[in-house]
Amino acid sequence: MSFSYPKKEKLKSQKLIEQLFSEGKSVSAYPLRMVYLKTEFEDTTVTFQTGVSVSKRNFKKAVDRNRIKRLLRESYRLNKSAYFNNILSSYALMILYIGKDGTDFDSVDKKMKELLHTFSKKVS
RNA sequence: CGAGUAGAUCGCCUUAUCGCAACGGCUUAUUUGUCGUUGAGGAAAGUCCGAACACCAUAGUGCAAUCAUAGUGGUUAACAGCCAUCCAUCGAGAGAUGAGGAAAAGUGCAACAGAAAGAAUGUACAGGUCAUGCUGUAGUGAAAUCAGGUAAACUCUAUGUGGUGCAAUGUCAUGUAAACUAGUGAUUGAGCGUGCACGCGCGAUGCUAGAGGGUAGGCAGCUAAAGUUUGCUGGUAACAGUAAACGCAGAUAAAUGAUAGGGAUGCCAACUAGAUUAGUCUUGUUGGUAUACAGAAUUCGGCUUAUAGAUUUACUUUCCCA
RNA sequence: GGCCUCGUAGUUCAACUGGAUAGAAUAUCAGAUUUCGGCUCUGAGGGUUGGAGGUUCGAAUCCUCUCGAGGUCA
Repeated sequence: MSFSYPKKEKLKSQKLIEQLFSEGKSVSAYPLRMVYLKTEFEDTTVTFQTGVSVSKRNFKKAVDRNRIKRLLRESYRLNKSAYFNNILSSYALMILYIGKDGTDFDSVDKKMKELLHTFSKKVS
């Protein structure tokens, strides 16, 4: 599994996202929180579809939101292969940033590892 | 030198590794792999004006309900923008600001104070008259008789204005309920076509309301445009004309990023060298610190607001020196 | 992305068509009443009318810019 994070691994279907939030379970490592749901994709080569989200309420400026979403995507991209190789079934994931203050890459990276670790333990 | 005024430009650079999006080529055979090119702004922001474009009848007539603009002239596709200029106010000045038409068409408004507030009158003193608020001053007030003030009060004048907005609109796919309840209606026409009336068109498996059911995916619209840069010509200028070169983002839970190093610039501190009577200024080294505001969403022209800091042009002015 | 609506004491609302100390209820504080507390009665404080400019003699009210909150559209 490479460090790539192409378009087909992004969670885009509005229907699936609604289903995810209504039926999914969650794990959290403050200020991060992940909602996950076991599901099947039409494209069988894909095992995970992941989206990221930052509340407009906590971050009013588009620049700040974009910045945090980029950090989340980057840390997910770098860390996913270390934790997901043992997971066989496919999941839809949504990673949320709950905090209200800005952050940097190091702390996000640290929390992301924590989050993915607890997730992989819980699922397997 | 200091203080200040009005503009213009820029607004971090670079290397390595790991990635993202679009397009094109090759490969495979419809899914990959690989190579190449390109990939945020001066405000992309606010959505305050003006357009393009699309649909609503090929958008017609009247009302002007509603609304916008407002010295004069020019500029533009258009504008409430821009340029020039007059006037008024502010500033010592360079300059700044101005919704700056009409109060001699009409209506309204003016608290408190004051005799009196647009209608009639009147206090004190002085002057004047045959006589009288007839005249001046005082007093109240923002305003006291002046063709008064107020039009960002109604209004009048001139000019302009149909509405809705790319979640427009077209098309493909998927799916459901032409079901249920209440009201209303049948050619003597309910209602619809996004202000009202007329007109025109549509119109019965209708229309209005209630409570519900289903889809919220793809493609086109979508980026070459009143284009950008430079030069020349005309014009005080905004701007116009012309020549050459360039080919410049298209995402959609929404690309343009992350990490590590090197450098640049500003500020602070220390040291060093130099200039000067001095305040202070300059050169170099080292360390620390900072590098703003902010992220395209149909596209343009403006306006407004946010913005660390740097560069630069023209000008004003105090003191001193020549 | 587009289009609308609303901002007044801590809270819920008033303030007529521009006129002067922006008012009421509730909450808060103090006093009275009570053995103490509640209820009740009396009094007090609390607002640069979201912010900044302009028009006017005078602005919560009219105009412009700005900040914040909410709604709606396929």
